[in-house]
Amino acid sequence: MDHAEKSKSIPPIRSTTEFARYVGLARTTVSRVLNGQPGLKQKSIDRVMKAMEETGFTANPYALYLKGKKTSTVGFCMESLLTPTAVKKLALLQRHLRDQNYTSLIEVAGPGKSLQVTKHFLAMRVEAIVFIGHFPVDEIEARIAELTRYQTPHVVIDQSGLKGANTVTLDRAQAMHDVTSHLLSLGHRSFGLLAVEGKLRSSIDRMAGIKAALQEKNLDAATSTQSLDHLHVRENDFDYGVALARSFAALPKRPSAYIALNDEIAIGAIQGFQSAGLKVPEDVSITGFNNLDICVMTSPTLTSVDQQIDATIEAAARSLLSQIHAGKIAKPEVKLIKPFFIPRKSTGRAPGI
Amino acid sequence: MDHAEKSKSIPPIRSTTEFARYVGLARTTVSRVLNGQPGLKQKSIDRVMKAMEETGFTANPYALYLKGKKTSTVGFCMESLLTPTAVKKLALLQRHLRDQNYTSLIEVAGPGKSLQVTKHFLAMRVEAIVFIGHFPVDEIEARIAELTRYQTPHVVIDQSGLKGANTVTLDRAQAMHDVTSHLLSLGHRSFGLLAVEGKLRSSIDRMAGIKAALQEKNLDAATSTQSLDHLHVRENDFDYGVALARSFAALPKRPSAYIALNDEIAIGAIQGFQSAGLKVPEDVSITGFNNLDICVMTSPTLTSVDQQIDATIEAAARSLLSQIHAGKIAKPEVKLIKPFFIPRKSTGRAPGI
DNA sequence: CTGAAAGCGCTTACAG
DNA sequence: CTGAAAGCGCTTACAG
Repeated sequence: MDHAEKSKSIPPIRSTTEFARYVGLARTTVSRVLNGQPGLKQKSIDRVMKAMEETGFTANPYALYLKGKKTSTVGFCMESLLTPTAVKKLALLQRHLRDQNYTSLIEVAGPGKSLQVTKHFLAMRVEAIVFIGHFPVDEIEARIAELTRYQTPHVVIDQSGLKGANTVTLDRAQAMHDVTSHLLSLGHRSFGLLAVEGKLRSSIDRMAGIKAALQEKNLDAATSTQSLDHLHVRENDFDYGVALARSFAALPKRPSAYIALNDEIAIGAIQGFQSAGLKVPEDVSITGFNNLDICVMTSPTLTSVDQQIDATIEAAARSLLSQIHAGKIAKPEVKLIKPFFIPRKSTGRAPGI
Repeated sequence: MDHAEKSKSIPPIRSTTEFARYVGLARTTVSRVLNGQPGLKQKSIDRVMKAMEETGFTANPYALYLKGKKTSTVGFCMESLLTPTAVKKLALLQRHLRDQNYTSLIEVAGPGKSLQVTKHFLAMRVEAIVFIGHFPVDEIEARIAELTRYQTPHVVIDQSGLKGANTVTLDRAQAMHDVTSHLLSLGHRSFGLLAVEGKLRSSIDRMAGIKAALQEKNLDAATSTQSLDHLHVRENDFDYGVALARSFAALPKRPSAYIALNDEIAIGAIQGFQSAGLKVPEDVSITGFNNLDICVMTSPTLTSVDQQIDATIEAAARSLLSQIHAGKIAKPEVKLIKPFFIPRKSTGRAPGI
């Protein structure tokens, strides 16, 4: 191969047969070089390497998938790519798996679409499926049942309490316990709940944590907490937070501390209270959830809870790889991740203390 | 198949041969049903459909990739998954392609890693590669050259001015022209630039837009703009914005309007100025860039520029699909997207006007 | 509608 | 190190 030839257009090489002819070695020999097998002359290896550089040839991996080789592919079924924390989990787990030579297929499944997505993944012979986000319980439990039936490993990140599922979830009860204890230690005894209540498992877990912390101070949730969620429609979180705060501000007797479902609602609440003439944290304390970047961009900065995404992904990756290597579906495993509470300037001593 | 059998474990069916035996029809017939070919008895179709439901069997797509069938796979090479706008582009384009039955491979390539990623994609026989984000120019131009050599379609989103590349980019010059004209119309004649200047193509495009707008009012950029970027190290955008604003606030004679590279820096600047005792927009006006959700969460709300991501992705998808269908690499195409300027409360009349 | 056959690209024994 | 062969799962002519 002289230089003139190299710089010209590339011979379209589509198979090891053609490639072996180009290299001038037997197909078998070339295949062995490609797979790094021992007992080959250095000269042959060099010739193959040089030819690969010249032509860009790589063996077609799909041929091996017919012979039972694993696809080394993992499917990510995302509820949404618009949630920053979910995307961060995706990014970290994808990198983890890439380091282990897995290829990632990624798809977003809105409500009712998870069947289509998992079917596609199974058709692509993925070795495992990861779910990130919050899916309708019936729907995801049906997916889990199918995967278990087909002996396909899986892990669900974020959503707990699913029948038969391997899950990795933040310990939301612990998180809310930390938040509530912090507010209690600042002297607060009445609490406004901003979008915290609900029928979903995650809401129930959260309330359990709040109640447990209250109980330690002999407080009763029914009398010491209050929610005005029913007064407004939740269209986007920030505006919902603003609206809830204004409604609380208008009450003759209002709680001194507010626990929000997430940072966006909390930031909305800060603005809602401020626009009603109240000072944060002098008049009201507010807590967020997720420890987004924006927590330090508000004034005051926002007290929040970090999800410990690294630990979550670590656990998910470990679960996934061990399931894949086991080659057999084991008893479902539920892993809880400890949250990390971060006090900032949006929480302070209760007024009059 | 009676009910008792259905609820038991599934016969592990791995091929059309086994599946045809299970169905009780010829392999050829089953294959024709699977591919929706005409001239089949409804009864055969029903039997195959029923068996698919029972067993979950789908034909192994990889067998066809050997026979020259297109893989219908597209690779996404992401600079980062931590940039919200980049992720939104990914999400939208992935959905577009999914609707056309393409499978998406997604990988993040930090600096120096793009070769590894594209090699993997090419080994997986992708039909096209999408780049989203800002890569080192030399590096991405080398990737584009390789892809052109191998006749693999591509599109680069966000990064313009690349040799031989198909690109879809926001018209940053137009965007900055809009921003600057807005500020000029409010009476501002001196401008602070927050991280806008730089050697990258995108910075040069931005500056061109600012200069053009100034020229229309017979203003000279050298005398009417000022940058203090050199005084601080940019570690994270928000803190950088805070620091820059404080430095400007300390000047004896400071510009009345500030143009920030992005929303995070602008929000930092708002806080920096406010903490220095200045009012926004009464004392200083500030503009952001990207129109992130947080623009409406600040007080005052932030004047910004929307990237028109939908239009961008529309154009990228069209380019990609037309390249794939053409089956031949054509002359590189450069597409500019018109921005959408959104005035909010962070900009107001120049002081003393 | 059935059945037998070809062939995609690959690796791996097997025999030189 | 070479060469011929087998076989993975699939679809598509081809002949009934």
